[in-house]
Amino acid sequence: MSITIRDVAQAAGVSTATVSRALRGLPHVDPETRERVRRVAAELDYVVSPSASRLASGRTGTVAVITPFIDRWFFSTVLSGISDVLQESDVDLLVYEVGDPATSPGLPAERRLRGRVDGVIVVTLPTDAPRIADMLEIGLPTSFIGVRWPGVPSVCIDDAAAGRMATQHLINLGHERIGIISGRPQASTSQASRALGYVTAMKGAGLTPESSLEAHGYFTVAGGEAAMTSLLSQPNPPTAVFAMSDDMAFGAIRALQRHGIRPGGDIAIASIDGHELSELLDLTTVGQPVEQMGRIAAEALLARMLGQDDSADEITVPTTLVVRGSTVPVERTSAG
Amino acid sequence: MSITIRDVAQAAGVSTATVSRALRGLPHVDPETRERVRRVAAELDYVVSPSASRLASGRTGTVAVITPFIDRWFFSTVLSGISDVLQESDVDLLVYEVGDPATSPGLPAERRLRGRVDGVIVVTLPTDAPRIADMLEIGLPTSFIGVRWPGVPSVCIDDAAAGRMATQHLINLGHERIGIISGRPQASTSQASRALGYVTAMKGAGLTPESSLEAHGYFTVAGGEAAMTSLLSQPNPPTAVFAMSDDMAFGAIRALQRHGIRPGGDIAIASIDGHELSELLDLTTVGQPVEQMGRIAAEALLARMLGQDDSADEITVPTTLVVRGSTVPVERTSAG
DNA sequence: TTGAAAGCGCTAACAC
DNA sequence: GTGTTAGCGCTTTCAA
Repeated sequence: MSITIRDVAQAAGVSTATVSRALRGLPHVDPETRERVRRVAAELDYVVSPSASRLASGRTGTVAVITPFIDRWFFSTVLSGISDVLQESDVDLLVYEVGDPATSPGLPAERRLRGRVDGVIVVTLPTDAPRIADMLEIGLPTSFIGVRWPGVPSVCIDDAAAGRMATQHLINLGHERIGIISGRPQASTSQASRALGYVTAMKGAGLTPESSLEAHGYFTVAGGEAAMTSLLSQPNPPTAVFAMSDDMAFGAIRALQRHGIRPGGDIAIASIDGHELSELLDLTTVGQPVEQMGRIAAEALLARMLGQDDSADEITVPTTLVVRGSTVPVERTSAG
Repeated sequence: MSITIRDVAQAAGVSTATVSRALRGLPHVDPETRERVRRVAAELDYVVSPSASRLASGRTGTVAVITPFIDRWFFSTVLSGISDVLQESDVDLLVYEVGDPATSPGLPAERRLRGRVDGVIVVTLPTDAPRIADMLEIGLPTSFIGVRWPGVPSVCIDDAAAGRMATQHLINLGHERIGIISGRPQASTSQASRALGYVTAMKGAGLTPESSLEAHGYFTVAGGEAAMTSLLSQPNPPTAVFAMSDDMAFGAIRALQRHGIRPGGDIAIASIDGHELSELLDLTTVGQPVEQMGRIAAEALLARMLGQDDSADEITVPTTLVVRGSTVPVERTSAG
């Protein structure tokens, strides 16, 4: 039925080994021969059988990305960065969406990965020791985004610094009752670090991070809205809020709108992400270079796969505070 | 090094053929034998080699999704729906991000796909005849989202109806100068249909769709903002605008904000999508069931791959107008 | 119900 | 520089 390497070999008057070498650009092939083989292959519209090639070589030319979600800004943006880099190297991208680690049964992936890919990129699964250990046990080159793990290259932001930056910004504006919208009750490392940053900034300013000032937003818009609503319902609500993600901040803004409160003017909001739509909502946020993070992780993985690089670099990418209308000096508040 | 089917066969005291049959749940295997084989395989932690299995069987257990983007709401949401369905059937998901068809060189995929996947889902590439024809020439089961093609199953919304619905809503509110923010100068079928819906509604109301009322937003937030800005700069700007996508409507809202114009109160905006954040921005939009579309396309493809279904159904999923603050009756405008 | 054996199409030693 | 050949690990007739 379909053209095989033998057809090409025959038509070009050489052996299959030569065809293989010629087409893959390996050395020790006469330039003329190579050219002829290429021409013949093109004429016959020959395409190597990936299955056969994989079986014989043991390489798959494929990378798996394991991610909790595909359809959320952070994750789809990371994916896009990864995809770019892999495409440049002609490596296929296999996506495993494993769901919220807090609620989903577990990675379906570990056993699947064996023999299926040459490398793995894991995107921000909270440090869930047994699962990640399983994953690494397969012995595949691996690269993490958003989680640190000893011996594994990773790319993260400095979560503590980001949390501190956002909180400090609110403090600098004169706020003293600063609430925090965090993710889940049982925090991932990244979430814990952001919380730490908040606490550090508060204490550094002589402020007390009361537990009544914290609400959980589960990293969703709806969760953020609920969290803000709950903060507002308190006897003595905060005058400013640090949200751990833009999505939750969006929800918080929504809650404020519903209560007829102006973000910035009445209650200040700052968060972390640099979501595509944060500008639109005039949200002050600590931006992280998300697509970049995907690119870096993919590049690190490719280097490892080629054996060029065995270092397990823990890369930290920079974040930048982008000040917008959701944080306005307290002085101006009274005018509003 | 790693466990092969032979190790299992030996340990279970049967032939490799029996192991293969037993593990794949094929008939004609003694229940006891099957059980024993399963147990032994589990004990040895045996995993079939996908490459070998593919080479021998000719099946890959993999589906490719070809999409212009990963990191935009519509596409990531579709992907997520597809991923759900494939995962349930234990089929791998290969993602090819091919970029904006208007600017990218072309599908890098056609030749890649051969032998690599058992089926393909193509997401809204504009009807670009040669490319799609190439794609179909490979003879792989294929399923389209957002494009119709003779002989190929597809899932779409009724774009014309959606455009009409949004425009009619604006007309019903009393608007007469209704602008349109479309995508690109050279329209895809889907875009053309939305435009047609707009024109139909306008003419049906005895209104004239002037060309000065149209601006291109290229389906991006920034593009939408530029388009709205250009509409506003006209001597006689529209009092309402139909945007072909939520992202462009977001941009348009941004433009209004910058000009101190209140969306809804001063200039009404309606669009198509049902973006996750449209509620947040109080945007009236014709919602499409995007994740659902992905699910349906994936299910149709799987059915085809199993040969259960050879029909090339052209499925149309329903849309729903969601009215929000960005369209407020003209009567109330004067009060604002 | 089970086994033997012939490939699937390619790669990688090794020999020439 | 090129050819020969032995697998890679599985699936699938065909016989038994």
